[in-house]
Order: sequence, then C-alpha cells, then structure tokens
Amino acid sequence: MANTEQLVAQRLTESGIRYSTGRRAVIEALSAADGPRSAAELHRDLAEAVPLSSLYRSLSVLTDADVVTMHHGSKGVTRYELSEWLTGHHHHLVCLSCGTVDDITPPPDLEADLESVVISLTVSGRFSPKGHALEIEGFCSECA
Amino acid sequence: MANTEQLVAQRLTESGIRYSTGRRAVIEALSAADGPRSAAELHRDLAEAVPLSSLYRSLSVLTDADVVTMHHGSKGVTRYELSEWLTGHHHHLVCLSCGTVDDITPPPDLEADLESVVISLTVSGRFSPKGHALEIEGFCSECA
DNA sequence: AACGAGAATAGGAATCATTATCATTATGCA
DNA sequence: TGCATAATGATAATGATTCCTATTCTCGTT
Repeated sequence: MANTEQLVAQRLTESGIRYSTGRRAVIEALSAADGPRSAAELHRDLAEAVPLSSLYRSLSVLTDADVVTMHHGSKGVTRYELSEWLTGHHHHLVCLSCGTVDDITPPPDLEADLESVVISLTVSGRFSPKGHALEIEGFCSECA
Repeated sequence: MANTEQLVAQRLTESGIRYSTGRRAVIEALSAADGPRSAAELHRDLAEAVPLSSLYRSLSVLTDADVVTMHHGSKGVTRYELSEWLTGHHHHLVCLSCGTVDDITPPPDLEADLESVVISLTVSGRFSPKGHALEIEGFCSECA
C-alpha cells in the first residue's frame, strides 16, 4: 500500500509532526505486518535502523497522532498496529499459547450482526459506545 | 456469595492446592469487587494481610487453578477477576476516558448471536476458538 | 548557501509491574 | 509428635517502557 504512506504523511503534516525516516521505517514495518506487533518484535526487524528508545518514542508520537493504535496483550506487552482509518475495521484472533494476534475482517453481514449486538447491549443509555473489539481466543495453526 | 467460597475450596482441594488464609483473603477481595482489579489495587485493600510478593504468587496460583482469570488493561497493568464459571459469562464496557471496566452480561439471544458470529469467523479451520471477549469502548456515565 | 530555532534522535539511566530466589514458617498426614 | 511438603515473605532480579540530556537534523529565513 503506497497509499498508506501518503495518508500518514498527510496526517502528520496536518498535525505539524515530521515524517522522519525513523518514523517512516516504523510505519513500513507495521504496514508489512498482518496484525499488532510488540515493540520488541518491531525492534527485531528494525534493529539497526531504529534503536529501541527511538522506536518507543516514535510509537508514542504516532499513537498520539492517531496513526497507530495500541492494544494490550498477554504478559504485559503492548502491541501496535496502524489505526483502523488506515487498515479498515477488523477484529483479532488471539493465540492463547504463543500470544500472536492476527487480524480478521468479518464480511459485512457478520459485522452488522456484531454492531446490532453492541447497540442492543447499550440501549439502556448509561454508556455511550464509540467502538467495539471482538477478541477470539484460541489456538493458532502453529500451536494447534 | 458464601457459595463462591465453597466452590473455590472444592476446586483447590481437587487440585491439591491449599486454601490458605492469604489466598482466601484474595478471593474475598475479588468477590467484593464489581470489576477486574489490578494487583496494586488489591494490595491497597489487603495491605497488611497480604504482602505484595505473596499477593502476586497467590494470584498466579489461583490463575493456574482457573479460579481467577487475568485481563490485560491499559498501561501494562494486569487486572484479575473471578473466573466465569464462578461469576457467569460476561463482557466488558471499557471507558475510554477513565479506564474503568464494568461487566455486562448479554441476554441469551444476544449471546447466541455473538457465538454464531465467532463460529462463522473461524469455520475456515485455521484457528480453533476457545472463547471470545467483546469489549465495548465508549464513555461511562461519569465521563459522558 | 549559511544560520538559527525548534524538532528529532540515541543511548543510557530510571521507573514500574511482575517474577524468581531462598531461607523460614506453617500445614496435613503417618 | 515428627516429618515431608507446601506456603510465605523479604529481597533481588527481570523485562517492558519511560525519562533525561546532549547531540544532530530540518526547515524556514536571510
């Protein structure tokens, strides 16, 4: 997706944030991933290009700019992925064994079902929903 | 729920694990809570009764025995609550502002809808689902 | 093209939650 | 009662993440 690059560049420019090479490397690594990645995993890929402290700072900046979204996974590690306005709305398959998280995008009819459940659950009015996340926990093909 | 006590005692005995006073204190604190609590929060309540290191070990033992379930929340803190076979299956309303997590139990028809969505999403067979968690993100009545 | 102000980086130190260690104490059973 | 084992608690260690500070880079201005 060369398109992602442009959208990110535009968003950062609007926010007065520079799209430096380090940050570009982070965005590229996240674009290449098929699910949320931890800082450690990203650092493994980017090792020389981006030192760990800079990686964390870049993720923080990108998260503030809403280009990247953080998720909280097992063993206290935080995982990051491109925000849904870049990737499209999706849910997660979480492996109970190895902790890997993969994205899954439901077909429109299932997504509609989910949304109607969310709405039904919050009609009472005490809580105003802004979004939802379905996490399906189980075992990935590797850990079967 | 004096009943919880007995169920927990039974489960631990079956597993050959002692239901010590420290562990009992942890279970009581979790029973009294109306949502998932972090180790730090629990320690605030139990301060003198259970030192932090013992608290963590108790939570670990109880989690292994499947009496307690851990959830991963914001800022790398883990929250613990009684497992669903003690509390009933439920989902979470997560406030984007204050971070509070409330339990919500869907009526049977909505829960059935959820389950059928999960099954439809995983029929391809690459991933074997063991459970699911729906998190509805939004703003609680306090933070409106 | 050089300048200067603010932004960004690198690397290490510091912090926070959590886990491991180990000597001591308590428990249940023969 | 006495022993084998489980549990405890104080402390040290770990690991992820954040903070700090000096240096480097970028961009707009001249």
